[in-house]
Amino acid sequence: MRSRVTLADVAARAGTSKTTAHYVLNGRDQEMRISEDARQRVLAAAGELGYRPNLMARGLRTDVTRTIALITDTVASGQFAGQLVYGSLEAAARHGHLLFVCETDDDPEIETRLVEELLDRRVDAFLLATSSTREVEIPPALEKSRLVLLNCRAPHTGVPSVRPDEVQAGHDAVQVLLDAGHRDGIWVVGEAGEHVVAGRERRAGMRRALTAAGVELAGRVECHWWPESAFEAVDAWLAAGTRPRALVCLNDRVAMGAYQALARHGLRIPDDVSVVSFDDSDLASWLQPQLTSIAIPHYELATRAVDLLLADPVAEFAEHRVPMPVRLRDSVAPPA
Amino acid sequence: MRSRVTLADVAARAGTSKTTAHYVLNGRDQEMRISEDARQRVLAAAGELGYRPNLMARGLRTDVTRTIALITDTVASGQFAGQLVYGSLEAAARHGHLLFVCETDDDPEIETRLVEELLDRRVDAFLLATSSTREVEIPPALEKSRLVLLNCRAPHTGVPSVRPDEVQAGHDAVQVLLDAGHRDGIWVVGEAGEHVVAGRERRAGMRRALTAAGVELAGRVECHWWPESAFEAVDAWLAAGTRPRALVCLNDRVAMGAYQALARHGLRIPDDVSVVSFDDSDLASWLQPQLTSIAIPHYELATRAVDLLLADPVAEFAEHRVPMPVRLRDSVAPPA
DNA sequence: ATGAAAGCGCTAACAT
DNA sequence: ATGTTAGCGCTTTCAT
Repeated sequence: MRSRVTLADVAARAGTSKTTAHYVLNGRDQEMRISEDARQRVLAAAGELGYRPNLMARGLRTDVTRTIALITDTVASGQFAGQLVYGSLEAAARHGHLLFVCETDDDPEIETRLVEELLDRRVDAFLLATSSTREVEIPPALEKSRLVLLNCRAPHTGVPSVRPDEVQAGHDAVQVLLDAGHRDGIWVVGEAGEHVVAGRERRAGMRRALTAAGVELAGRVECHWWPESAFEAVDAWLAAGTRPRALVCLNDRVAMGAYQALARHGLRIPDDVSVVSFDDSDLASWLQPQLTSIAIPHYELATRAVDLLLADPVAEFAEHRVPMPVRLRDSVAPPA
Repeated sequence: MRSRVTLADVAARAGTSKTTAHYVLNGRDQEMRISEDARQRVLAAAGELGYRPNLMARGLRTDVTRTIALITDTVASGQFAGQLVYGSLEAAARHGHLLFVCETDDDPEIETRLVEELLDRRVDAFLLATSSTREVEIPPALEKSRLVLLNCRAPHTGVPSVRPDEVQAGHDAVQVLLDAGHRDGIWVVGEAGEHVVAGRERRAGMRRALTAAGVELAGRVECHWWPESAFEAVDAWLAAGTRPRALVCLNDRVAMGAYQALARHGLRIPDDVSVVSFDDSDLASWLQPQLTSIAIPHYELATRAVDLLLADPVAEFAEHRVPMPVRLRDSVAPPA
């Protein structure tokens, strides 16, 4: 049994031509003025035989496969894979498409090979996603394909992109502290490197909020985006005698390290020190007290990107910014 | 430009028939005794034109697409998505296949619809994965497809499965404590429900190790598999005066809750209480002290499953058990 | 209102 | 050793 029921089988059973069967099964019977009688017979035949069109054959004729590809650098292996893939999945399904997932390991050669394989299979459209916000080159082979960028952008190419609104997020993080009454002793904890776009944008937003309120940042604690690094940095800094009133941690893992250091020095959250953070990963609600964090809306980002990708007609160029929701929890209190 | 360079173009440029071009491009020139001259011309033509076969057309003829599907219940949205998808990706690429990722949300109707869509596109083989170990029904439509089960099994169906060796893991967790010299005050923290297969198997393994050493479990603390639940349970239990020497937590999140409760009662890890756990999630190395945990080898599970799926000839039936590696860290010490 | 036939790009059985 | 030809299952133009 090489193949299942074909259109020819349905037509034969209905006593019509393939053409007639085709039109009714593709909802073009009105347009083609197929008789009600023929319509019924085709529908019945298709139902009885359990007819399903062979999408390879259709694709060969029409060059549409109703498949899209999510090409990521190192996203799929990272901690946020879940929501990103899940969002793409949900949106793709909503549009009647299936999703190929690929990972390039950040290797242009692998990327090229993958794109070729995808194109060989006539994938309809592509999502290019990066784990950290940055600028990317569009693989030449994709130049004439439908394409949306996720978390990255390709300047001057006219390729639409979807990114979290990190600037607003930075603003909101500081605003949470301001709203609680903090004006002094607000420190930033995290990586200063200007090459980390998300960090840079968050800091820009923070500055805006601070300036608007006429408040000065007390300073910055340098560390990498991991609990251990954050613990060591904050620990050493507290040991040196600094007494902060509020910490803006550049992500939840940094916040976790800060929690550990604060605890070690007998400082209580939020009574002695308030903490806000970014990511709203699972960690945020696992920490004690639960951490107020600005969420990265992975699911939203992905669905927006796919909706854009599959929009009809093709969505016009834009750099979309998805808001990052503030998740208020228990790590912020008014200054003592 | 509907289509790219076709085999006919290559043949024309090489001055041969499509057949000849086909044979050399598919490495069957020896077998077909194509002349060296023709071979060279075809290869040159293909190279110059940048020929790539249209896999839709090939698939229509041969019914092979070099694609596989990973169908998960709620895995893709869960925290372990990354390594599972990544492993499948890596292995699929190694076999020259592309990967469709799907999620059923544990809804049989969605599953049926998804399987149909996949079959419509002539996917070569299927991976059925569940987030928690359990028994599953094989969707009827998949009965005659290549299929491997990941983390689940379908008794009496002859469908191969790949699962973590939870029993051995349970044994190993206890053995870590035994090796450190613990014989008294060993408690298990987690969910007792016999319906959680992983928990049941882990406990069976633990019993085996205990029995072999002639050691008795001190008891069990009941809680759900989350930090907050674990914190509350352990906290209440410590408040009641119990003083454990070692804790076997049924996963890292439970361990995190236990850490918090232990800290609250002034009990130090590992000096006062040793802790071992399961999962080896990121958390394990973020906690202080770093947590000794038995890893769930998601990446390994996925690659094994795909290798089995794409084995040639078809792999024979077996219930494969992948070892769960012990990650020794700093949360275990000899009893004081 | 319905059907015959061509053709998408490839593979393979069958000539020569 | 190479070419001719007939499909795979579908869509669509063109006849009737």
